[in-house]
This record gives sequence, C-alpha cells and structure tokens, in this order.
Amino acid sequence: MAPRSPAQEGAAARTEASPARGRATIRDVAAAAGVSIGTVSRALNARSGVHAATRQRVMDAATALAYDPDRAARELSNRRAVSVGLSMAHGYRRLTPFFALFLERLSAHLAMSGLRVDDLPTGGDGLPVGDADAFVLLGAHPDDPRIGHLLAAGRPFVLVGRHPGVRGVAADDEAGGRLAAEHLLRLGHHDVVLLTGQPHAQAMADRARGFTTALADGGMAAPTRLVADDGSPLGAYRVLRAHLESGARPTAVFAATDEMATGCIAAAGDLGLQVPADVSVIGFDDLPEIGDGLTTVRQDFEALARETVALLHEALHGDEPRSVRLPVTLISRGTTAERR
Amino acid sequence: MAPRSPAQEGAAARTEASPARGRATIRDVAAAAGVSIGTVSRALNARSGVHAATRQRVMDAATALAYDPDRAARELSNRRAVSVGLSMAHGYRRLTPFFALFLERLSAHLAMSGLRVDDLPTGGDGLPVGDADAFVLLGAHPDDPRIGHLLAAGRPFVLVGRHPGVRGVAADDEAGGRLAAEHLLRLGHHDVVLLTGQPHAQAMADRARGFTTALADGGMAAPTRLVADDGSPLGAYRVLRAHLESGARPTAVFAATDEMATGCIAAAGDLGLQVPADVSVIGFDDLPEIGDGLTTVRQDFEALARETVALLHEALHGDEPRSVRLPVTLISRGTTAERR
DNA sequence: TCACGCGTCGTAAACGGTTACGAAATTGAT
DNA sequence: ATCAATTTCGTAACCGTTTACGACGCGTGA
Repeated sequence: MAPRSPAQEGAAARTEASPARGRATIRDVAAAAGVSIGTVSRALNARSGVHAATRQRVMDAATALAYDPDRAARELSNRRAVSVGLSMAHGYRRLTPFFALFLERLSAHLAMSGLRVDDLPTGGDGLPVGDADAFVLLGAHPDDPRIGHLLAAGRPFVLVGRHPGVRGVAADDEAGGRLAAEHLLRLGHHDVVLLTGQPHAQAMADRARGFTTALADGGMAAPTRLVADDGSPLGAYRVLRAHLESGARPTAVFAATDEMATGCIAAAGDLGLQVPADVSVIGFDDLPEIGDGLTTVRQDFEALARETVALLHEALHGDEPRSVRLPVTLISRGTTAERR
Repeated sequence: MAPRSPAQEGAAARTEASPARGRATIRDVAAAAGVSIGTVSRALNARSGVHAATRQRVMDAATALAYDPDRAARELSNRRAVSVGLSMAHGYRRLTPFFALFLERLSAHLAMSGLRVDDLPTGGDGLPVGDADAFVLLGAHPDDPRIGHLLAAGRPFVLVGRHPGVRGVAADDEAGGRLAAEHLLRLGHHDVVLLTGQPHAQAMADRARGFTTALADGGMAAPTRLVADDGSPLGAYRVLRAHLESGARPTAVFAATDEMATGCIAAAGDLGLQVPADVSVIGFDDLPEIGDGLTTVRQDFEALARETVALLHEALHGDEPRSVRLPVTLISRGTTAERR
C-alpha cells in the first residue's frame, strides 16, 4: 500500500488540486484534502464516523474544486435513483406563473442536492403515479384526494402549501395579509375591497383572514369581499369591473395574487380610474414579470425551494413531519398611494 | 434513504440465466446467450465485429429476459448522458397552456426513448445554457437570438415552430387558418374578425395568412384584424370588447388561440351577446381544459411530441435538418352556428 | 505445411461513486 | 504504562455498462 507520501508531488503533477481535465471527481477532492475517497464520501454525505475537523477540510476542498458529484455514478452505486415526482392539481394545465417560478427555483435546488426530477408535473386530476421515491404536491386544496392517498400509501411527500399534520412549506400568508392591511391603514384608506381566488384554497383563506383581522384591529369596517374563482387576470378584471360599474368607488383593493392585481389595474384603467391616484392596488407574490411597479407582498421563492428540498430529504429519511412557514415582506412600489 | 437489500440468497445460484432478483443485467443476457458480456454489448449496440447468428442469439436472449439497460451505468461508462435541455422564451414564466400540455407529452416520449431531461425550461431571455447534448426550443420568434446562437455553436437542437433552414416541427398553421375560414364560409358568415397574438410570431402569422387567403378565395371581404400582443385571455377580452363597444357587430370571430377564444366568449357575454346565436367563436389548439364545447382547430399534441423526439435523435445523429409540418383538423362544437 | 490476416469473441480495465471491513490512532481506565 | 474500547480513516470490492486489447480459429496464398 501507498501511505500518503509527500513525495508524490515531486514525481507527477497529476495529483494536483485541480483536476487534470473535466470535472473534479471525488478522488481530486480526496487528494486536495489529504484524505481518502471513502472519507470524502462520508464527509459529504453527512455520514457519521468522520472527525469534524476532517469534515471541514473536505468541505473546503470540495467547494474550492467546485466538486459536483456525478449523478450517474451515484445512482449506479446506490442501485436506485432517488427521484422526486412533481404533482400538480391539474397537471401542467393550471400552471400559474407562481408555480412556474417556483418550479424553476426548485429544479435548481433539486439538482444541487443530487435528487432527480423524475416526472414533470403530471397526473391530471388523478393521483400521483410513477415510481418516484418522493413527491412534491403543488396546488393542493384541503380536501385534495392526493393527500390522503399519499398518506395512506405511506409515500414520502412534501406539500407546497399548508395542511394540518402534513409536512409542508408555505409563505406566512396570514402575516402577508396583515402586512397589506397595515400598509393600507397607514395610507389612510377606509373603503377597501378584498379580492381572492378560490376561497377554499388554504392560501387564499389565510391571506384573507390576515387582511380582515388586521383591518378590524385598525378600527376599520370589513372590506367588501370579491372572488374570482379561477384566480386569473381575466377573472379578476371582470369581477372588479362589475363591482366598479355598479357604482362602488373603493379607495383601495387588495388582490390576493399578483396575477389578479394585473386584472384589477386593467379594470380600473378601462373605467377611467387612475392607479394609484384614484384607487390603490396591492398584490401578493412579487412575481418578477409582473412586479413592474406593483406594490405587493413578496414571497421568498428561493427559500421556498430550499425548504422544499430540505423537507424532501427529511421525508426520505423518515423524520417526523414538520411544517415550515416562511416570512414575507411588503414591497411598496408605485400602485399604492395615500388616500386623498 | 433506505437502500433495498439486494438479493442475498443462495450463493451458487447467481450465474443462472434468469436474474436472481430485480432487473436482468448484461451478464444475465450473456449467460443466457452463451457469450460474454462484451459480445452482448456489441450486439445490442449494433457495433461491428459480431457474427450475425451470434447477434441474433443475443437479441433473443435479451428480449426473453426483458433486458433493459441501466441508464446510470451506461451514462457512467459513456461519460456523458444524452440529455436534452428545454429552453423557453421567457423561462417558465410565459408558460402557456399550450406549451404546458406539449411538455407533458414530450416528457413522456423523452423518457421512453432513453433521453433524459436535464434542465427544466430556463434561461429567461438568455441563451440556452447547461451542458445538455441537445436542445428543444420553445416559443422562439423568427429573430430569436437563441437560434443563431445554437446554429453558430453547432449544437443540435430542434425548434418547436417553423423557421427556414432549421430543424423544427410545427402544426400546419396555415392549413388550420384555412380550415377555420372554410368552416365560417360554410356557415354563411360574412362579417368576421381575426384576432391574433403577437403578430410577428410565425404561428400567428401563418394562421392569419391561411385564414385571410381562404376567406378571399371564398369571395369574402378581408376580416377586420385585431391583435392582443400578450395573447392572454384578458388581452383578448379587452381588445374584442373595445371593438364591440365601438359599435361593430361581427357575426364571427376567429381567435388564433383557444386561450384568446375564452376571452372572446367572455367579452361577448358581458356585452349581452349570445355565443353562438349572436356571434360565432372559433379557436385554435384544442386544449383539453378549455375545449369545453369550443369549436376549434385541433393540433395533434401526441404527434408533436413524437416528432420532436424523432428530430432530436436525428439532430444528435448529425442528420440533415428536416422540418415537419403536422396536419390539423377542425373540431366543430358548440360555439359556431349558421349566421342568421 | 506454414505463416499470415481477418473476423469473432473473451477479458479486464475503466467510468465515479458508496460502503463493508479492518487497520490505525486515539481515548480512558486501571 | 498497558490494554481494551472507541473513533477515525484507508482499502478494496462492488454497482452495470462500454471498449481497448489480445487470443483464438479459420481460411487463404505461398
């Protein structure tokens, strides 16, 4: 055997820290850290039996070399790919900009953590299928059959949303609703409309609740409540336009979604109302392609994706279900103004 | 993660023809065919240097054992996964229902053919990135920089759409436009509006051209042309509503997209017009979630996906670029009627 | 008959990881 | 200081495939 001899550097330069060609392999990292490949594997995979200091050295070497484990090799060795299946309420078809953006971030995080996306969102109204090792559920309602199905089958999954007793991650929708209300209160508004999508969706309910309770706490009358069941810009447009045409002149509207906010702005504009001069509009999500000057409650998509894969790992590991609520912030831009 | 314990039964039984447990490997096939694994690999991969009779025996053994090569092992050995990158014009964000449905079908076909989806749609306005071996371009406009970029870089790709000189697949949009026009002609309409999305998109242009030329051929006046640049239901709604409010009373409207057709129907309805009694509406695409009674021009999504992967294989193989045009059919449902 | 070439095929070494096993080093108790 | 118990780590064997290389058998030309 060849004990790690300092003499090797003299002979051949091929054991250098930087890989001769192509991507760094586990062996490059081992050489750089001065340990064996076994140790590197253990350190990187958070296995026990490796000294903290050694682990740190390995980590440093790995990041220095931009080490990125080869998925094929890992799968081959593990005799099975850990794959995650994405399941959306109505397949790809109801893919809202929100989920689209989330998916984009998610796939990046998934790739980094060695997980592999097996199926693109699918399943239609049906149950999640396929032999994925874990699932991510998107757009599930409280009575979504997929939840019970997965629970009963004992398959690991994480819900993007909130549901009692199931592992899930979601923004703090209620706090977001409160933020919106407080913002409006601060600006002196008093006649306000609250527009949500399907009211039995948990997120919608939470945002609405936060909004109305904060309004009440501020001593304001209850907002008039409008709903556009499909949550689309067009739905929002029609429902708000109808309300406006009936003579109502709210000073502000809180749309539970950026998408719906765009519909609101269009409706107001078509009726000759200026935003924010005549009516303030505030949205929710902070979608990049929409947030062009829109005051909104921002969700942290990066965190959402990050926590989703963290929970995924926990689910795969059989940990106790945990539910994480992400903080949310208000971004004040150009669509809200003081009531005059 | 809990690795499944591999078969650890009888020691001696491992050289049998039928795999002890789990999937058959190349060694099982070799044993069954009475040759070595090297020969099996060569035979199955159509490499030269294997006798025809031997090849046949190997093939038979392989099918008998339902041999399915392990992707991870193959990728590891080849040092490269054949991966395809999906690139969409604006990342996921402009993911229309059309592309969503297409992607759903595409991923199924891709999986069947051993290709692997490397990246979910990404890139924003940027160029396709990543080390994918081939790309699928979605939503590209004639002047899309991605096309030139990929062409210059000599990377294999297929365009979902039509562009002179590049390998691509698309529905026969022009024929679809003609079909729509002929349908309207047959029903006796004469005052017709044509509503498209971004007019410089190839598909929009083709549909419009087919429609107007067929109308002209039928001896009808040119349609009044409306455009909703974002192609959204709301955009369609507003533009058609404005037109209707200006006093126009077309007897029929051809929306270049099912999505836009929904906006048209809503606009007509909000103005007290019955569909199809007062105005006929005809769409394009035949999206399942929309085609609820909508007369439309149907695209064959299955064929679209199938041809895409076929072209992908050709691209990978370095074949001459080929462009396929898929036939299209008119589905007459409840939103068109005879002009009265 | 011998050498040579060619077409077939088997052997073994990769590919880049994981992990069982045991050796070495460290610790603690006596 | 000695020895056992316990960490920590290195070695090597796998996972299933591809492919370079060499061995072998068989015709052919001399």
